[in-house]
Amino acid sequence: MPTRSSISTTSTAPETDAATAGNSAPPPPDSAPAGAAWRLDIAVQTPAHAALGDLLSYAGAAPLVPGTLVRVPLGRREVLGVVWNEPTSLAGTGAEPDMALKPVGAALDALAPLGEAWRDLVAFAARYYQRSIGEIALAALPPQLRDLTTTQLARRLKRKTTTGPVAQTAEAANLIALSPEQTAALARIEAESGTFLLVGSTGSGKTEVYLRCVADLLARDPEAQALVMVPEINLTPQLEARFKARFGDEAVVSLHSGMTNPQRLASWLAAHSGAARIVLGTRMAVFASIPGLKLIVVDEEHDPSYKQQEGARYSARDLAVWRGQREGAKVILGSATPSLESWHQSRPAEGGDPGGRYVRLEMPSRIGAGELPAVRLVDMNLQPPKTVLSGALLDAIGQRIARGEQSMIFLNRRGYAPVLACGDCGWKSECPHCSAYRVFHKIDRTLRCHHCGFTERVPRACPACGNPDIAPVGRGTERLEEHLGELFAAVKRPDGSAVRIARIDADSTKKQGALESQLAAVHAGEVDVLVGTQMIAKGHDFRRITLVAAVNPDGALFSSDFRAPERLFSLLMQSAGRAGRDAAYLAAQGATAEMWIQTFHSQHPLFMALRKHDYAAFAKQQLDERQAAAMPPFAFQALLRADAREQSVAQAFLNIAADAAEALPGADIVTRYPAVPLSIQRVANVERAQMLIESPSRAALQRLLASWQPLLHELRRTPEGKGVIRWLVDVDPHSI
DNA sequence: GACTCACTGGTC
DNA sequence: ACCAGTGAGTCC
Repeated sequence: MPTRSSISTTSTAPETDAATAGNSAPPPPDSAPAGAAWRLDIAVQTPAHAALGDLLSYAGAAPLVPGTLVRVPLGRREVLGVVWNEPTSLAGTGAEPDMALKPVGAALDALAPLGEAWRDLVAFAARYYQRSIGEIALAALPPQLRDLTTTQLARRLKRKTTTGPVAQTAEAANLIALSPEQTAALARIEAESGTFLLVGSTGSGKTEVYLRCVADLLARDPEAQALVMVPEINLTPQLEARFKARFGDEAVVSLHSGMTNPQRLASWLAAHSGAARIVLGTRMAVFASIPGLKLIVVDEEHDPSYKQQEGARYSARDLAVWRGQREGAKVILGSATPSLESWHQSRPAEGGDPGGRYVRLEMPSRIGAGELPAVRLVDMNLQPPKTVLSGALLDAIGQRIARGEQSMIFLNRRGYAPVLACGDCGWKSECPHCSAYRVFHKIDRTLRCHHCGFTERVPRACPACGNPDIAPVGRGTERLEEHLGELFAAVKRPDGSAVRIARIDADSTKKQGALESQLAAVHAGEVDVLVGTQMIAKGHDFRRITLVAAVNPDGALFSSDFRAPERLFSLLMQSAGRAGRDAAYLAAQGATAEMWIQTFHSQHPLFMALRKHDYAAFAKQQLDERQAAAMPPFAFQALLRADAREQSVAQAFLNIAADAAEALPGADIVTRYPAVPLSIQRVANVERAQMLIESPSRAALQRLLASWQPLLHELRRTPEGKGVIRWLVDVDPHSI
């Protein structure tokens, strides 16, 4: 079928429209026109799932350069694709009658082709995470590129082409002196190449080190660009403000999924053209086209958000390290509590061990901030049963209120109560579609499933037995907020007014800009006690908070997920870092910052290490355990997951797949565990099962996964694979 | 993965 | 008659 191939005046597709055909009939559908002398291998958005090749072949009249964006017909649609390989000439060979190639459509040749380094990154990510090149490549491009014509694109490109030296801002002209630790870290980053792990406690001035590195780089090399990543969209505005103040508005662009399509396109084009010297963003930014890339910063590198949890399950931090190596760019991984992988990778040489590949740089001191808060452990075994907030903690919060200071209480569970239950018949608020309870949200009187979204009004009486007396079990942030309101109802602030309690979690911040305004209220001192989920633990710099409390963190201590303690430790350290950020304020108040933890296991080594703010001790203990049990980073893992209507079908698929893998290369040093249900077995009426695959050799694991893929496609077509809705591979999974 | 198509069952 | 929803099949 002749397609709309003439949107570009520089189209490389031959004119096939009947209007131009004159006496010649249009060519038969789906065949290469006579003028097409080149075979082009093109990446389009097809998943590895589809039993299609990675790249699709098209016919072209001209040998398009690899990296060129083109429109191509795919079925009855026209889609965007990327020319991937050097074109193959069809002229003269006379061969290739086996397949009639469709002609390529218009090339977006107003745009510089995507570079080889970018294509290498995409190809590596596709291979490593077992996806198709096209899926990764197209997901990395701004969505709007798909539906812009060449002329529209040319117009966009004309708009902004200002490149050159970055403006000298007022801030850049008046820098304060660095601390000795910052100076030393900076000097080593300047002097050496490779990947650096910058370990600095909250308030140690890591961001200033990033800023100086970027400044030095941009001053030294007029073409150079830097990529700076943060884990969450929430953190990009303040980072952007900081970088723009230092380098001017023109030099900085952001890339994250919260932006509108036109904004994303503009940022992407600025990065691709080199006009933007600094690209800030979330994990997706690791795939941005940045031709002059010389420096990558991954802030809070331990944060789980760097791991994409759907589609292509890549780790932006790991890809950043790979990309840095490939492009000869320095990589700075920054954290107060590094991932155990990065910490291990930065171990110094010792005895026969040559040490890790990263350079470890430590900045233990806090600048302009008080001492790290004193950690107080409350043994809940000594409290009356069902105590929510211990008397000592309440007293401590009360004292802060009396002094006009702020407290922050932290509970990782939103809603009013995680379960609603009937005392008579034992009914519980199960979700009819998931193997989970629906959470009671008192504010709008709903039961909401946090997994599938299923929401209903709270029933007036027990749906099973009619008993009107159904009660919430356990507590979430809403209930804690309410409870605090009651406890402090009689307490007055220094000026005699009532205590102000606020809550920040995913529910309170759903509306656009709600988080910003709520944070602003805390900053302005309009809140005395702040309740929230881990959302409030990250990044935000509250100057007047002098007490942070974790009410119920024990769950993670004995979780079946071996990474749970690591996550808890970093979360608590990060939360502790929220307290006492302003030394001058503390001194003026005569106050000390405190971190309170209520626990039934006050002797647990995790808390012992936390009390001393001793990340190294915690990491050593965890790494010893991991080594003894042959777990990451001493082994490499992948998950094979299958979804089906029936749990047995999903498990059977995995187990048959495991048997089939027996004969594959590498199978002898790759352990395949039996298929098990996921911890939340059923979501939205889909049963989910997974199989852990583990090996001491990353290469062997990779080899096995790669050769497994075609078997899995085949298996799905057999009777055993019939009921499988989908299957997927997660390489280096975060939670198992 | 994104799409189309054929088919289903519910509704005005 | 007209849909939303769903499952199967296709894509060079």
